[in-house]
Amino acid sequence: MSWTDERVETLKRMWNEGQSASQIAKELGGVTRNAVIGKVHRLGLSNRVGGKDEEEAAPAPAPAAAQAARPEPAPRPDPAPRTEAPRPAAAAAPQAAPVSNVTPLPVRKAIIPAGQPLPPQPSQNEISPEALASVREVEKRARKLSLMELTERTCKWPIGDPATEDFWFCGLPSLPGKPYCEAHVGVAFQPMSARRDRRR
DNA sequence: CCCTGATTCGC
DNA sequence: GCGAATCAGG
Repeated sequence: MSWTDERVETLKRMWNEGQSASQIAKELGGVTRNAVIGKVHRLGLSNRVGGKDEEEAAPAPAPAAAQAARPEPAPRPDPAPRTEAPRPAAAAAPQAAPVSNVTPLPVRKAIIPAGQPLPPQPSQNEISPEALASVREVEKRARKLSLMELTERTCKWPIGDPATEDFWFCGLPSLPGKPYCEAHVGVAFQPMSARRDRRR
């Protein structure tokens, strides 16, 4: 693969968006992150974009507005994480355990996640009680990663309400080849017959 | 261990 | 110019 104008453009765009070299490499394909980094340097956009003045000791008068280019980590948008997840499950509804964890949760926006109609809610059908308990336990220890902190080795199970600040991804080590950690794989991929009527 | 960018240097 | 190997860190 060579650095065609198009590929270079993608490289610049992603780099300026704050994407990591490895992510860019994956996106482009045919190159390693080293190649990306090398190219980045050759292009002279090593450091964050803007590249204008680089005051270190002098904060400078800073007209403020001038520093509009401060992308850093993208906020919350970006509903298209090509990470591809089978059934992200709207969210872990049955997680508001009144046990200890007494999170204030003042934000109870009635806003509906702009994502999707969210109808295919796997809901808490008859998931193995053990698995469910395990999930609750795991979610207490979730690493609470943001969308961009996810990698191919982190659990991408969403926790919380996407419409509020109380939203993050599990982030625990995912099973090899799976998008979720052991506990979440358990509730995400059900054999289809694993639910032997719990009778209730 | 996973990841990040930075640098070097043979090609 | 390119990028693997390596370095230096988190």
